[in-house]
Amino acid sequence: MKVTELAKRGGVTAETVRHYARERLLAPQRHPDNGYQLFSDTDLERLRFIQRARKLGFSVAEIRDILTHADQGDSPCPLVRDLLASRLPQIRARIAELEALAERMEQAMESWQQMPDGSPDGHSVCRLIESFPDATSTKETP
Amino acid sequence: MKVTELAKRGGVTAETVRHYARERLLAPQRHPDNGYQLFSDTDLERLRFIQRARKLGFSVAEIRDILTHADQGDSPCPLVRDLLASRLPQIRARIAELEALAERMEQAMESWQQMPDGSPDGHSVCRLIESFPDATSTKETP
DNA sequence: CCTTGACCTATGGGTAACCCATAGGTTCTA
DNA sequence: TAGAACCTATGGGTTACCCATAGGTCAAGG
Repeated sequence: MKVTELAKRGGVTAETVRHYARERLLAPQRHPDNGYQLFSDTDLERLRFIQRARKLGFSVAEIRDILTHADQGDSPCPLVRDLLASRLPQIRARIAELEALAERMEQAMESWQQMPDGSPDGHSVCRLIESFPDATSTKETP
Repeated sequence: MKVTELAKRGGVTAETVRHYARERLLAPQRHPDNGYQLFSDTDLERLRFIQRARKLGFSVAEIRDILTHADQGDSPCPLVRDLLASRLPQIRARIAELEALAERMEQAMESWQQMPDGSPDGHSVCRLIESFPDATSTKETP
């Protein structure tokens, strides 16, 4: 099957399939005449595997490692366990970061309720924002 | 003052200062002889404003809009309120997404406790991952 | 005076996982 | 046989920076 058909069967876009092929998560054959990528049913299984792994938080690079292990006959399972165990606390930390951010946002909106919309002068851009504590602490990447 | 001094006073890296200048959040003068960027105390205030805004979850592009408004004498405050109000539910959604991810990860690790590390055969890459429900639902971007 | 180290500049590439546009070739269907 | 729907490779965009490079500038000490 060609790109679009695999994509439909796997429930992803054709671009995603091409992306995985470029990243060597999928290694389709090539039609000798026209260079089209030809995928097998095994590739469809592989794509579904990738989906599950993505849903568990694995990155594309990690999934490539997992698949490479498996393709060489090594069990990827210890790697999988390790990756998940080390990723989970990172996710928890990210959640805590975002919760702190949401907290700050809510506090801001609340305390802004009774503040007027000032006009900027030479020293102030927006008193709403300036009413907040300065940085020198945590970092954000929303 | 030059890049490094402003960076130190603002508690950011010199690269960050240059980044903000490139993105026109800061508009330093140029030394006519050597082309060095020269920042004033007002730029330092501006940098601190940027820090506060970042900490409230505003993107660099949004902060540029806010500052542009203020530079033109318009009050950026209504914009600021709107941005924050529309961003907050997105952050909440993101948190929910990550919590669902963490949940899946924990469920996986738990149910994997008593599973062995199988070797890959032609149909299975890693039964740990394959023991999980297939996608066709939410998306992740950890 | 000259060297050294700390600074400055602009440019371009990297990050993650795709999405989109382009230009041009191919296949299917009416 | 034309047009639709597909395919290819390439390159640029997303976010907020970080880093490397090559080359110019400056202050201080010997």
